[in-house]
Amino acid sequence: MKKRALLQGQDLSTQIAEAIRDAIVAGDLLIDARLPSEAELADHFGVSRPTVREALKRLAAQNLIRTQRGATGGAFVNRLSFEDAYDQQITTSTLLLSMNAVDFDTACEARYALESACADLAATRRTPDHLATMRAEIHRQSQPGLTDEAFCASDVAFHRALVDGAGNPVLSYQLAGAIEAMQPLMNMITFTARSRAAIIALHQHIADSIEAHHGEAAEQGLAELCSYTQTLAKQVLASRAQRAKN
Amino acid sequence: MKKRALLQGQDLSTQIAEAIRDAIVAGDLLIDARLPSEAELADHFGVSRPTVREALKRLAAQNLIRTQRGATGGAFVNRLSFEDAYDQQITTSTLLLSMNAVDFDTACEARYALESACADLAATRRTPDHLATMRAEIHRQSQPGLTDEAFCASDVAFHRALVDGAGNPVLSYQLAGAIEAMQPLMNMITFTARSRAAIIALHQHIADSIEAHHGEAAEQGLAELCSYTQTLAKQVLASRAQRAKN
DNA sequence: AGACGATTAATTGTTTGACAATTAAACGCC
DNA sequence: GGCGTTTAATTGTCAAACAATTAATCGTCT
Repeated sequence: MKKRALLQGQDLSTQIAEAIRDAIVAGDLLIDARLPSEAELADHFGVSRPTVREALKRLAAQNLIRTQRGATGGAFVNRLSFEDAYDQQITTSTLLLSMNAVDFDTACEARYALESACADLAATRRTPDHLATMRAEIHRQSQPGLTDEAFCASDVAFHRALVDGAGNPVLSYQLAGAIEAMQPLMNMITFTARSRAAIIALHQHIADSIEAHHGEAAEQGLAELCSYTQTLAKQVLASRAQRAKN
Repeated sequence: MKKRALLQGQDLSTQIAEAIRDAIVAGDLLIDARLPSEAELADHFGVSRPTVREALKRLAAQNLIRTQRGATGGAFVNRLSFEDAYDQQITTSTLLLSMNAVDFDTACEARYALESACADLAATRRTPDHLATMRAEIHRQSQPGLTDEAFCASDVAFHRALVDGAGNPVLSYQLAGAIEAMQPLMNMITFTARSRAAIIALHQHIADSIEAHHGEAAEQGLAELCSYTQTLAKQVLASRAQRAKN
């Protein structure tokens, strides 16, 4: 039972998790490399197996490792896929917004600022696939009888297609959080037939601009969409305040 | 020992962690609310305490809960702070880039595209504080004898000041990952005296533009910085390939 | 009555030891 | 050589305990 110096004053499981994470980040443990068994790790760090397990669960929660049972099982360093990172980012962003009372204007401004950054690239690189997705979502949005939630979900899909059109996975990853995290806030807005029509028209304009490789026109459409959305939110808030007074 | 239906086929600790996380996200557990004790949770879910602990460690790894020892201790729902989210995003982004062989151009393009999105807002809203930070970092960058790592670190600080100047915490959060995650890639570049001078001149130009409330000029400076950085990286790669041949 | 110290109870942190479930490899048999 | 069986390694889970920490409670003294 080798004792290992793990200086800090936190939980043992935290310290061990950090030690292993550092080893991964530093490249001492390559992707798909197998970690020592729980018993060996316990030995190595001079702690019991449950403590090691708690550390491994921490890492698993961050998608840094995966575990497998059986004879050749164990914990393996996980390749952090863009998919996994998307999901993490979305849940983190959603919680962040809901827990910190970020006001609608701020979130909205951030989202459209980021999207504008993609518009130019998307106008250059978009494939027919991206355009088709955008058109399909626009079509879905004009269906009558769509719930507000479904309308928002389609809105998210439209904007993700726009972002993906930039053909830069790093951008897609970064913006996934910003766009999806907005949805709960957007869901609070009641979309009247008239406001839906206005939004759809702007979507149409943006899609047309992207198709025509006009980045600036797309950016302008996004800016209008941003301010219109903010106006809508203000109306909702105002009418809600009105109702509260009565 | 009440048995609870936790249908899925994963680890018990995973299922329990998800159940609790869902309760938090759904708002059944408010911020700073205390979870039942480990013993009670074990009872409630019909599992042993170590299993519950593994679940709690998973949540702790995501900063969703914090734990406290002692008589009034327990697990409490954590307010996910922007600080915590920054850190998570940075480590995730860094790993994502290092594990997925994202090429320098892609990361660079994403970073500067996102920063450009902030330039306009920063030009409007920057405070003297932000400007002072930018100037200070420019000054640091012109110190002779600075290591490449220190130069890059200062570069990151400069750009974070620019982003923070937009005065939108959501933007700052989203971009923290993009900017900081680039640093390991940037660190691989050797900055000659001449290339440093060129970068500093561009930084100067950007800072001047931000100070003068000229968003477009700042954006242009960023674009130049982007392409210059990409050129530098290409040179480094080429000379490395050259050396490998000999 | 009020202040202060010791006790107590609740809770998380950690250990030990065991058993179940799973999986691949080794073995033996045909 | 091919195929089932055994075996060994490993993670998943449980049970029961003890240590460490912390706040409340109680008792005593002034």
